[in-house]
Amino acid sequence: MNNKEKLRKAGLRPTKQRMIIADILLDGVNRHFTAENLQNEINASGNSMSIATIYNCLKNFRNCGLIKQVESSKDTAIFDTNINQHHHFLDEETGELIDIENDEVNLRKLPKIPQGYLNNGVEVLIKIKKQI
Amino acid sequence: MNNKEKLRKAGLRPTKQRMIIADILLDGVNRHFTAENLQNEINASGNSMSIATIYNCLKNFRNCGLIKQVESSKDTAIFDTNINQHHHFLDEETGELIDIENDEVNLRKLPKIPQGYLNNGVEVLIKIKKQI
DNA sequence: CAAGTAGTTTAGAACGATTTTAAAGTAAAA
DNA sequence: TTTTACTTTAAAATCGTTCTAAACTACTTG
Ligand SMILES: [Mn+2]
Ligand SMILES: [Mn+2]
Ligand SMILES: [Zn+2]
Ligand SMILES: [Zn+2]
Repeated sequence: MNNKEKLRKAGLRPTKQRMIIADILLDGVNRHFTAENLQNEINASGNSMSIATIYNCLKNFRNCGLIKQVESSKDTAIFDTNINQHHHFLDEETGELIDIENDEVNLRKLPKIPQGYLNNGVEVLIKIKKQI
Repeated sequence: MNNKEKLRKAGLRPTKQRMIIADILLDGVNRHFTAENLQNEINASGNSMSIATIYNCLKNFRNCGLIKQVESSKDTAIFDTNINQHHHFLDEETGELIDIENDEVNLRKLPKIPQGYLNNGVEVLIKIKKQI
């Protein structure tokens, strides 16, 4: 399926701007990035785009499930092109995230989900620190 | 150990402002809160404090290990008085966090820590959604 | 296709959380 | 007590993100 079809299937009009971003993000390579990172890639590709459009687009892509947003205590939002359920290593010093594929983690015991709620995904975060 | 001793042991001068905050946060009750939540509690206790001081203090407390900061994709920092290793349920709709004690989770299999790094803590996040 | 309309992009303003500034105040050391 | 280093503060600044409203574009309908 090409990017135009992916956007249509997600319910998004394939505008010029969304296609530029889809060409960068939906190439099958998993990456973690910020809005500013993406703007730099857009510029490097010979295009340019308003930062408002980039934020709009990231929010739309996220809401449609084309990308995910990572839980992070940094003050800049971090997005993830790996939309499969997976886990992360986090170097808290640098903020670097490394993917852990879902089958590399196995949970033996999980707590009971609170009354009235459904399990909507389990994420494991392994904080790591550079050896001295 | 009283709060003055806790601050001293953490390497922080027990100033009036730090004592007011310690009296609220270090009472043994586990809670998740923002800087604004804390300012409201300070006001409710009949005191008042500059928001800059509150942020300074939260950063100091966190750096000394008296409190923790939660990984969160919300745009407001969330702190946690539960400094034991533990896990969370997260209702993504409301942002509500619920503690999961460490012994309620058991990991059968963990990935190899990347070369040159040390494991610095494992956190499990269970996203939950209100049943319809 | 032509016209209509609903959705999108944009620059710039606005916003909200957090940090910085620099001056006044306080705790600990000498 | 005097000195020194650290802390608090109000206000300004910063920075990521969202809003505004006007121009633009994709899709629909005839
Ligand atoms: Mn955050
Ligand atoms: Mn922010
Ligand atoms: Zn990832
Ligand atoms: Zn907690």
